[in-house]
Amino acid sequence: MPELPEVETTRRGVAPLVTGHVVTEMIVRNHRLRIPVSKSLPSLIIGQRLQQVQRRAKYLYFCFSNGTLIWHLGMSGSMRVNMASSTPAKHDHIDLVFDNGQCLRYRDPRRFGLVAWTSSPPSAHKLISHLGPEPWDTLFTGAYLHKKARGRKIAVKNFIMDGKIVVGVGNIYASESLHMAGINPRRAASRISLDRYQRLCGTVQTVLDGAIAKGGTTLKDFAGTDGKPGYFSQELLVYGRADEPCQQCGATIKQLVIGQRSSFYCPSCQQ
DNA sequence: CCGGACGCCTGTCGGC
DNA sequence: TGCCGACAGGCGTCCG
Repeated sequence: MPELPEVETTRRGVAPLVTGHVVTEMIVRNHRLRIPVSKSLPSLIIGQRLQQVQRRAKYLYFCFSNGTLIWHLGMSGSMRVNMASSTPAKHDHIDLVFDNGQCLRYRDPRRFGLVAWTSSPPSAHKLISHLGPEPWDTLFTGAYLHKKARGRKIAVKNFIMDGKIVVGVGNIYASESLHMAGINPRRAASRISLDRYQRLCGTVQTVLDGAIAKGGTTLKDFAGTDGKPGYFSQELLVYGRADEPCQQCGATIKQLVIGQRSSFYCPSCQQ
């Protein structure tokens, strides 16, 4: 489910309901996520006051005075906040209950998500330390992309989905930002000019900003913490639109597989 | 170092 | 209707 805009939508939904409150209970119904949930996690967190909910890449940080809970939603994870009473559904693996009666509930059918604890700065954690800049970081420029792409034969779509290059660009928004920048997704990363990388930088930001403003993209079942879908789905220009006319030029949008992932582009305006 | 394939899981959808 | 393969928003690892 979640790329950066969906994770940010989740953060914005969760944060105001639980920030500043003390964890009174932590229930782990299924420990078997991508990384097994540590059995000692509840004892570290219960009694601690949640200071902030932050985001880095597609990770959420739940910041306590004694450490940070690093939480990734994987492919199918989502969070809802409700008053602690409703009976958990099938894939509701974790509850965090707070002293204001709110229950943060994590659902993840495919269990590609993970929860990890660190008492060091999270940026030093193994999951985080190798990650590239955020898309809005001043480091993330056309010149930066151009330099990183030197000598690389990888398709540009895979290149911008590589978290070591820039974080947060997943399969949907990679197709979208390349379309908006007029770049063919299969083009070798090293064969794209500085000019076009500058343009791509901007479209990555524009697409992600737009998606965050709409509460993310719902393809099948993503919902914000209020249960409402993300409305950016309606604004997708190429993703999921194979055989439809391109809204820019009228040519037929094509679907192909790049790096084992579905990709969508307009063969006429993306060269 | 690089690029590509694969695996982790479950659910859903389309074709036969 | 039922079965079976393909595919789905991520990402770490392994192999050539």
